[in-house]
Amino acid sequence: MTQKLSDRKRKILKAVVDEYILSPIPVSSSEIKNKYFADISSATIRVELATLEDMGYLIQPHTSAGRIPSSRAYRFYVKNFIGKKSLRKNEMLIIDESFQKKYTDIEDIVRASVKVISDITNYTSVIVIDNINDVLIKEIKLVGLEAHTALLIIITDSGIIKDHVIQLNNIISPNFLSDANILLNRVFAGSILGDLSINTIIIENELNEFKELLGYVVEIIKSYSFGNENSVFIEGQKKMLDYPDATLEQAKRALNVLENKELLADIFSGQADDLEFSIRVGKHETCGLEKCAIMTARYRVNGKEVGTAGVIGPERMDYSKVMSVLSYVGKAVGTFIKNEFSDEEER
Amino acid sequence: MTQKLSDRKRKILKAVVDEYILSPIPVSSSEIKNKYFADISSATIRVELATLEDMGYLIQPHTSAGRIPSSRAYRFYVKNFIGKKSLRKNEMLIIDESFQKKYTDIEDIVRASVKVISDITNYTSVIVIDNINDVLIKEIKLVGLEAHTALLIIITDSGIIKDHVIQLNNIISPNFLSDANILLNRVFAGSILGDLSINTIIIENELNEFKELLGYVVEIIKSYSFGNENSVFIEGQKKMLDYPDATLEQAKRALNVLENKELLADIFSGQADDLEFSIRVGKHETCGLEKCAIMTARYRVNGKEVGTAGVIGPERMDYSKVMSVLSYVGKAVGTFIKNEFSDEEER
DNA sequence: AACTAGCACTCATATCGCATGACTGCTAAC
DNA sequence: GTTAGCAGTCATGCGATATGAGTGCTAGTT
Repeated sequence: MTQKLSDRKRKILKAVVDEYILSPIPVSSSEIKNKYFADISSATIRVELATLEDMGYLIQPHTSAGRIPSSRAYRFYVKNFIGKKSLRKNEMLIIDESFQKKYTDIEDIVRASVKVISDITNYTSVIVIDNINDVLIKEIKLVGLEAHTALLIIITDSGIIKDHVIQLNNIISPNFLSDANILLNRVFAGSILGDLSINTIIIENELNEFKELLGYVVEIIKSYSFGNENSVFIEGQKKMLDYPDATLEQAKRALNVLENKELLADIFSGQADDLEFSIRVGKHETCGLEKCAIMTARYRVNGKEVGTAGVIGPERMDYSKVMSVLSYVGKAVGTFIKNEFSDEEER
Repeated sequence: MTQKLSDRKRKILKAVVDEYILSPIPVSSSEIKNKYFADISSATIRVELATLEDMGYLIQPHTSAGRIPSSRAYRFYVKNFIGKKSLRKNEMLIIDESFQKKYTDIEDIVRASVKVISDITNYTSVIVIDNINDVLIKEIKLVGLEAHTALLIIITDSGIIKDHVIQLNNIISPNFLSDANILLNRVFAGSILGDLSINTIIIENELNEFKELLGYVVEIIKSYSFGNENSVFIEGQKKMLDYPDATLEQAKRALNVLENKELLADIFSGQADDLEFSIRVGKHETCGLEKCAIMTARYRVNGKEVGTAGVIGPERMDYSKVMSVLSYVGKAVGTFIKNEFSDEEER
């Protein structure tokens, strides 16, 4: 069914997409002739365009208009023509600088990443942290703060540190603390966040004194292993409004999607499992992002994949640039983490 | 200059504003007659309207249109006619429920507040936490996590607990920790976040071993005492697009303002110092929120004022409802905190 | 002096027709 | 296979016209 495209057809298709990305007005045959094919006539190009339209790559908004690429054309384009292009020096500088600070928390790093990606690409950027089911709990600490208040600190193998203030009915005495710390580590240390059913059973057998505490801890750990909305980071929502073809209605719908973090998590996670990048153009009918392209890459911290970073933009987005930015930020985060969390020498 | 309004003028002005808030189309004399003044003729009302227009309270978009309220009219309206109105049962329920969970952190409480305010009012909601210059540091704890990683916990008098992961070059030994804890509390405990100049000097005199640590701590505390962007919480940005008169351009400008957290902090803080509520209509020329009204109330946690909560909406917003919501949420947060952080009996 | 009926006037909005011009598709010749 | 040339299509813009909502004003009434 899908025939191979001739070389000239490929060139013409690329020309249409390039032009349309440059400025989103339907591309005419003469425009293509002038800028790309001085040697053949516009009539010939028209014939080719007509075939490309028949094949589903191009769309004519109306009879006397030029052609615009279909989602299919973008997919072809993405598959065949794009690759990283090097960023401008000052762009690289900005990225580097945004990781210059001493970050203390993985959340801060993610926030910085999502922000810089959006800033440089000028598209809405999203990072979804995976359900961290396969993360190992290295250690748990309980620190007393006030009579009934304590801080629970969870340290995982990938350097992710999370803490929660909790309120207990018991008076939190030094004895209680030291017992609790021993107990917590006996129960949870070395286990994987994923399977809590076992732990839940264990609780039943423990002393009454610690039941409340253990209940909280299980609840907290659970909230990490299920996709909770804290694990979706967005930046630059309003850039969705900048697509020149956006009407207010569409914009509202798109922003609605962005507020639905569960949906976003669905869209972003489970992508690009083996590939470095995943690009989807169109085909988001289900979720209200009809005319969008989504480009994602795995997001690694400390060498470990922790989530998916990506960009939502118009189909006519600057794919190469986005790809480069995602790649460069990924590298910056990688080396940054290395310096922070481990003791290897600087490169 | 500003003459007292006759009773009938006040009634008519209120009618115009009420009608316009109900649905934003210019209000005609006959409409007012039908709904509010069965006993006088539309011609008479027209005369009154003309005077009100001369006085600057009303605007005629064009000759053959009805009148719409000016910012001045809204201000008059707000000053004279509004008060809390009781919320619907299910609205109160939603608010109560959103504070049902065991919150652990002041940030969580604020996030829940700003979200529920936006949800119920259907306007963009903002909470700005004050520069907490006058907060007392009750205690500081340093907990070792890994060889070079520690968690710094700051406990303040109002139950606000903040923590930060920090990386040190020193190996964090038990000895180092206990010395550091004593040192930190000697230097910082009991002092007010506001004046750090003294502390900065103190550092100079300390042992080399702790210089790095103390430097971080000062830096962290500083980041709280200056208005940092973490202290601005926003929810429901996209609701700005729902004002029926909003064009895409205006919407973009407004959303731009929302992304500028420093500006937002400026707009919101320093308001309503003694008043329970502050309402500003129009007069935001400087900041790109020309046609907006902003209503704010002091935001209290644990009885202590910690910031300002408010709503940004169209001039024709439902002032009474917003006022009620702010008030009700304030009460909910108050009682919630009471139960959580102190030991007084339930009411 | 306040009110009101009635009429003339204004002006935003909608609709229609028409001219324009940017492109295309097609045909016939190369 | 390519191309010149021409007829056909259709979005866009503009002006003219009709409509009607709503006012301001005047003159007469209470």
